[in-house]
Amino acid sequence: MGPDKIPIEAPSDREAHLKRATRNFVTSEDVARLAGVSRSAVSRTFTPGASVSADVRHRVQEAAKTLGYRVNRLARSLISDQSNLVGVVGANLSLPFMARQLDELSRALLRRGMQCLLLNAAEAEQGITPLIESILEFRVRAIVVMSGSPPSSIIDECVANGVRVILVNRQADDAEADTIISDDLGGARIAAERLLRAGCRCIGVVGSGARTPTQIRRRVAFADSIRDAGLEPIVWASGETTYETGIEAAKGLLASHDLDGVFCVTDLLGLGFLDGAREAGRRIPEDLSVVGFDDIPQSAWASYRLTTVRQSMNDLTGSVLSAIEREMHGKGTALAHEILPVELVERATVRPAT
Amino acid sequence: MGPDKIPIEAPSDREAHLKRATRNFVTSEDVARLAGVSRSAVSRTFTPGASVSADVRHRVQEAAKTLGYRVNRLARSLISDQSNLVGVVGANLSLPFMARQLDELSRALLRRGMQCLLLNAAEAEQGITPLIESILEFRVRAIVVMSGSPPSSIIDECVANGVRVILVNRQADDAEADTIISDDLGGARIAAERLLRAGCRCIGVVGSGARTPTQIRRRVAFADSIRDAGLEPIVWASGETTYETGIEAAKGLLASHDLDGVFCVTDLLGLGFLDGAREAGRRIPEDLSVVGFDDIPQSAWASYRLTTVRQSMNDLTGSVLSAIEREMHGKGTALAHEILPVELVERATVRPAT
DNA sequence: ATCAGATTTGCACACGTGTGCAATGCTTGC
DNA sequence: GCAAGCATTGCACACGTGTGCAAATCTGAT
Repeated sequence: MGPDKIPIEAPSDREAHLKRATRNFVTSEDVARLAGVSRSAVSRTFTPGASVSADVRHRVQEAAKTLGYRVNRLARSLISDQSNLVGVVGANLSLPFMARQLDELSRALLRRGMQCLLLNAAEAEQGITPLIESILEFRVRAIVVMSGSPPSSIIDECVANGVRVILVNRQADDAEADTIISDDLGGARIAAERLLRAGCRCIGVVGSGARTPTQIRRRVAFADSIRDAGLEPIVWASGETTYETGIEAAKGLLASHDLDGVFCVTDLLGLGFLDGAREAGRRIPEDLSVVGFDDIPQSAWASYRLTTVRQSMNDLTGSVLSAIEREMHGKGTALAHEILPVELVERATVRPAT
Repeated sequence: MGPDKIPIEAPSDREAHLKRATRNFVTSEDVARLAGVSRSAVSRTFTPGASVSADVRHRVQEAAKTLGYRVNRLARSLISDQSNLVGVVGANLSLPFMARQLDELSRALLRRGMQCLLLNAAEAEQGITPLIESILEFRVRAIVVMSGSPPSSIIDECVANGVRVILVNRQADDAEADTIISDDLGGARIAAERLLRAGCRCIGVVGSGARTPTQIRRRVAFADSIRDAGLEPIVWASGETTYETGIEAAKGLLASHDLDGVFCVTDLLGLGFLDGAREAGRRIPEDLSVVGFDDIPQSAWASYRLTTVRQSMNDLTGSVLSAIEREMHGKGTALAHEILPVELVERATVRPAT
């Protein structure tokens, strides 16, 4: 402001002062100056496989340590156009299954030298499109969606920009996204078979009011299996996907029906159902057999010992990671459409097979 | 690159081809060309409060939509030196308390327009210093540490670079970090008083083998309170901080001592202890009273109904956020040292006061 | 029609880094 | 001693964006 009559040094001085005031990060230029080399040498020192003499490398590292230099990844990504960021979209992070999923994923990403940009979709009233857009602004390497259902338009935009979209237990029919889902249909069938083998004749299925593909697949597949056996299942499907809903389902269902077998599409619902059923005076598994889905840690606790269908967490994160690491080859890149196997974990909430 | 004899168009052609090959992101230059304006106009259109005519703004927005333009935050942060990233360090993300903490924090950050860079400290054998260093490379606005104990040297480096470090339920005595901890001492005292009021005379305290400040504070403060009442507490302190350790503690402790009151420094330990105690034939709360700490969701479940000391999650994330948003003023910036109040949640695992 | 003032626009530089290219220095073999 | 070859180094440009400054355009009042 008014640089007209100020002596030459002033602006640079002013600049220097400004720098001290707002900009405190050490740059490679600072390091270069202290080490008495060019900026290129500094850059090369921190670039694996670049050509630097041992002497220079040493001096640079020394100077860097003295000054506390950290390479600016923003600038580096800007030029190499390859940030090692991975965007992760998830909601209900405190629910045991989601929490474990995120724990494993974030750990695996770090192990592979990637960073995890976490976006909580809990308050995304207008869908997760805005979230994905904001992730895109970071030029991420890939986006993992564990919650919500992205419209295929935004997925196409990601793909057009060379960003893989990986849907975990989600579905987007004709979009160019990798999808990795556990075998809901198979799992539901296994649960039905187990209950039938236990001799159950009056069977219910408990879901929440959520209309997620996972919920629907499990519910429908189970109901179909029961009908195949000539029985008509009693369905509960309202409320949130929580422990409390499980309790309500038990109270509601058991008041009007004398069920002897129930499949809860989620362990959390299952645990609530167990508590609700006990409160209603049912003995488990003598009066009533219960099967869950997911195998969250709490299902193994002594007060529950819930028989359930397990999703292999290892397989899941493994598949996600290999999808991320697969290279993109333009639009027609091969997409993964994996369906991961599940297995029944026998505990104590289902009568032995007759 | 030999611009001497090559016709003018050639380089730009070659460049264009290169762009198509490796670089698929749309830039502001592309938008400007399509809209028939300068690149500055594009930049200003996406900068709130900048001076652009309605006409230009409209044309730019139209072009941006057609091309699918997203501003490159890396480049933006590079110049403004203000990324809205916040680094979060945490381990054991699947443990209920940590999961809830992360859920709330990530949600709050997003609501304030900040992004969450999540680093899982689970596999940080050599401490979390390397993690913090790598966060620093992203020029984050602040770092929230929920796990591990950063040496003060790295904290000082963060502060020197204008990056706030916020320790949640952690401690770093003389370092320049904001620390936000819940009132472990007060909570432990409340737990002790409650057990004493219930008439307990043979009292135990259960912790894990972890040497975290939180664990130690709670254990010591509780033991001191018990001793003040003229009793000598029985201490258990080994294993990981899990449900299973709680069971083992119950089996180990109850085999040799006839306890009538126990304080578990973590709800997870407490729930395990309850199941272990029941298995050992103790009736709760008739024979044995149990108090936990944290108030995780599972503590309210019907099979447990654990009386516990609650940390207010709202207060916690609120304090973290206000610390992040407080401006940095060089080295001598005022630091927060908050101790958040706790409260006893009465459920069903402690005998009524006599 | 003219001119002052306000608004809009484009130029050019800055941010911190990676890297091709040419120049420099060093080694080696004769 | 000299030339050839090779490792090392510095220069300069590129990445995509924000913004001060001056030029250009528009507005409105005389």
